[in-house]
Amino acid sequence: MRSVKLATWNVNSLAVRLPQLLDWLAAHPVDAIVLQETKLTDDKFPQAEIAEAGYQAQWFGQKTYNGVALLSRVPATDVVRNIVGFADEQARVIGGTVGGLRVIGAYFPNGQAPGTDKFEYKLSWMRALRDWLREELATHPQLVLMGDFNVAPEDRDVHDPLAWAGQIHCTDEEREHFRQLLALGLHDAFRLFEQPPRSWSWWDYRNLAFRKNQGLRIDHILVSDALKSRVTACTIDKAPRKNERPSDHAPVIVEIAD
DNA sequence: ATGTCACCTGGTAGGTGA
Repeated sequence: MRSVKLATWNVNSLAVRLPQLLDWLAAHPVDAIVLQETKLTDDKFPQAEIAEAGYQAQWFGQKTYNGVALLSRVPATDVVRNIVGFADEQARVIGGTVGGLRVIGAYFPNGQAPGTDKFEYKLSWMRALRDWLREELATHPQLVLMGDFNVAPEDRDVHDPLAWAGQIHCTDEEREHFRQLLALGLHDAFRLFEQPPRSWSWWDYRNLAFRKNQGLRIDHILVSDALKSRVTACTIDKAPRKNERPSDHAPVIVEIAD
């Protein structure tokens, strides 16, 4: 039985990280990967290098910040950019249908700190995402939502829950909005399996956080009800975080049986 | 330890965002 492998990776500048991405794809020839924080305008997207690596690409970027992409072995169809029905200046979502799966890649707003305008934008954005995904699920029951959610869903996703209590990524409001996504009929693929304790997907560049394994699990892969029973594995690949000049995020991979 | 990294503007540093 063949399986499909999908991945998500916040690369924190595709211009800087392109060689690492190509190395990673050579070692992990996934069927599709979504990228966040490409930080490239669309005219600068490295399509030729990615095509050379054997991937079709759809991309949606802007200057300096944000920017997302969907790379796949077979072309994505019915491609969508950003949340339908939500006016957004920022390039944060790209989705498409890949081999019968609806694949949505998302870069959730950081939110800066509770009480700020950016925090309110984050919550509004998450509400709009939920409302739009409800419609997407109705037409595409086999759906995967993955990306940098900028939310640590539970205390076990936080290296120091006491220090992070009420802080950005860990507030009750963000966690409630995350649960609202699950309530659509989505499942955190990572938690469908036994996992090593203290598993994170992001480590701050500061404070020697990676060496001390002080991180958060904020990059997620959610699978729909229709896919749940077919998921055979979900892992975080810490290896690229050990690279010279790494992204601060690690890729997350899911395997889905046919 | 607000200890790093990436990107911008407008310079040979400072501001913003993460």
